Amino acid sequence: MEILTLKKRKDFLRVAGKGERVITSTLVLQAAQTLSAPTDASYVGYTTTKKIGKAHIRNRARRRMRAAVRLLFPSLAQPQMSYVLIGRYNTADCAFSKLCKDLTYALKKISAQSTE
RNA sequence: ACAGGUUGUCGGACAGCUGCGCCGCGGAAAGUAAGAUUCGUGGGUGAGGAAAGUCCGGGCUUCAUGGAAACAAGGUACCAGAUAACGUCUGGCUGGAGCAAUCCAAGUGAAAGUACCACAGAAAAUUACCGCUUAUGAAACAAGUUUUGAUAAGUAAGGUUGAAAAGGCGGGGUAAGAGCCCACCGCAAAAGCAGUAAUGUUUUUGGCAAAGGCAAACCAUACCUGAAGCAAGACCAAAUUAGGAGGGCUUUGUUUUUUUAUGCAAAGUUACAUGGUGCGUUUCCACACCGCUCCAGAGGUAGGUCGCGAUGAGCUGCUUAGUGAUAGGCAGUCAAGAUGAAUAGCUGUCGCCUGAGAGGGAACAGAACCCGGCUUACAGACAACCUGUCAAA
RNA sequence: GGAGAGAUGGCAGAGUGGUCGAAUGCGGUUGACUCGAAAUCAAUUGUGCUCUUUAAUCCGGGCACCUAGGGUUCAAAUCCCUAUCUCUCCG
Repeated sequence: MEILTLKKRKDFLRVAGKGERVITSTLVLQAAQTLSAPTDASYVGYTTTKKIGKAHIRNRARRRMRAAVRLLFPSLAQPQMSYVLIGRYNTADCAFSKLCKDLTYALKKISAQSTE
């Protein structure tokens, strides 16, 4: 499955407003259905606010979320969905295995909710 | 050896697997308004000394027609030099800190003017309240080199207040006093000498009415500055809406029963002199543009390309000149270029710190057009030179 | 990325360099009114360190504090410089 990047502020607001939300200790996942996407693709966006640290900390948090997405999305994500990952204060320096575990849990919960 | 100072360098190293951006190379398909896109690769390359703060200075870009003058606004302020430029840097001067190496300083002008100096105090700026002194005439009795108060004059020694009260200290002098006079110190001016200069120094003179502070209060003097910023800006340009080879306006004629309105036809835009506009304001000179207005051409939104990194105040090494900042010469070299923004994940070995060991720790911090500085943050490591104390020779 | 503004008590918010720990309002505390409360009226009220006193407080005296650190000044919340944080605008 193909992973595309969300780039427009408009799209982020749509996902935040209409979508589902799962909060874990290391990240927040938001998701919303996107029928305009290709049938074998889904969108992913990353948000790291100034609250979690200075520029290099935000960069690091975003990179680790991107690495986790690359590892897990091909098996767990659903097509025609938009996902937004929001970094938290400990995203940059927690154990990577913990980050992956939280993301797996969040994705499974989202897919369970959307199939209901 | 210990303590300290200055300048400079570094900011863990190597390897493996999986992945990312850009560049190069090789292919694939499709044909767009424009840009595209996609696959592969034992290919190359991929954050900092501060990339940060945005406090200064430039390049670059756009706007402004060019020149001159004045004003406004803002900035800088010992002297000389360096530089593309600077509020930066270098060398020196003066003042201050330190035993010293060395470090620190917005360090022009209060003998042009204005304002302010609360409270206290006689007085906060052409000071006479108390005091001191002399003279005059009056009163008292102790009958004097007396005391008391009054008037006139002199005085800046003494007094209280305050952050600050008109050179300091000592001696002479005087009715009492006073740079009134003298010595020493401070200050100022002139001349000589040294220095490019700031300034230093020597001599002479002045008596200090050159009478307080404040210019990071206004201000004065000298010098400098057009404004905005890559979200600058240049180019390509869908879709949608509106319009479409012209329309509105003014005048005249004509049509319909009259006015309005509408249609049709024709003409017009005041006119070669004056006015307006031209990016802080005004003036002068020159120059350009405009001439009732709307629309089309065009402009330009989404989106894209360029700006954007291989020519630059570039980097590295050697060398020449200079006390130095720096400048010149020679040789080599091209080293991130993204745009919801590339450096990540996992693992091993070695080195450093800590710990008996297992283990734990490793700072400040992420390019966003680019350079020169300043400021701020920062675990630690190294080198060179210098100073002080102690020890040894 | 760029441009600008601000920071004062528990909260909001004034404040010419001088009698400023700092106006005013809200809030808190105490009292009055009431059977009790609300409303109203009156008074009072910053924090820290330190001294004195005390069994321990209260009261009283001194010093410091207007985001933080320097500087100018006799004197700074106010003027100048540096830093930190917050907010606004520019596609």
